[in-house]
Amino acid sequence: MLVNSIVEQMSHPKSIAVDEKVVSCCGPLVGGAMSEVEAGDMAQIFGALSDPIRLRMLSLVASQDEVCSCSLEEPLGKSQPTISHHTRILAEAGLIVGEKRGRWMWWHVVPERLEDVARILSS
Amino acid sequence: MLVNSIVEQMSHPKSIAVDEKVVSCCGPLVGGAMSEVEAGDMAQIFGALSDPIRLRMLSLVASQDEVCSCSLEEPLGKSQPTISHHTRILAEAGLIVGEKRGRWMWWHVVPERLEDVARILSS
DNA sequence: CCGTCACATCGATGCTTGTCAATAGTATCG
DNA sequence: CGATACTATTGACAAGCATCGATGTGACGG
Repeated sequence: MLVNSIVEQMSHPKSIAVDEKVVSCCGPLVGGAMSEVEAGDMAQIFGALSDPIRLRMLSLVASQDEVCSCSLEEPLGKSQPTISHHTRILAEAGLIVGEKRGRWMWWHVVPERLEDVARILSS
Repeated sequence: MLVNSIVEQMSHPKSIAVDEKVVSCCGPLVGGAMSEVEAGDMAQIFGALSDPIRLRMLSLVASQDEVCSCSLEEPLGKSQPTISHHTRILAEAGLIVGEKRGRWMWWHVVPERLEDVARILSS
């Protein structure tokens, strides 16, 4: 390892062997270089998860399997437009889906979507 | 289901039974209401993953198990300060760690951290 | 048909963030 | 020691985002 360290200091590592692509088990993350469109799509999903309010919102919806928008304002302490804004972002990321029944909007999680994201991260 | 729908429209659902907490398998996400500090911590990690550049950066690092900072500028098409900025954010989220050897900074991923995040999402 | 209720949309505002040029810090080499 | 190379930090700027009041849009209910 000492020799290894010395060698690494000697040769300048500007290039990355992208085509090497070892037969690593799975997951687009470690499967070689990620395309820009893939990265953009994933970034949108992770962006939806990158807000504390939305995470608690998702947790609330997941804990009940169907939750009305009006039921979210009080526990999250946010105004109605803000709740609507966040549900929209989670829905656009495919993490929740909404169904309008009467005057109420009912939200429930999409477990398959969560599994997809989890599978991306687990190598 | 029709009756169910009607009933749901009759009773106004303002309150959520947070204490119900079914013995759902695992993961803080579905395990009842999430605390604000938990949500904040997770949001930081997901925030680190919410940028296309950082995702591709993480992919590059994961594909080699050790990558120099200087090797990231060219494939990502970003300036050196920007690369340094993004590596810092990934490192603060615990997703990568850096080791300085000589003049070069060597980064490698933290697989356990990725597994932790994956476990949060998989119910 | 009109008032009410739940939700969406719009506009404005303050804060965060991605980006890079310039600069500082530090290790290596001659 | 002086020059060079890699990285981190700072400062500045533009773009994006979270938030909420005000307003619009449907759906009930009397």
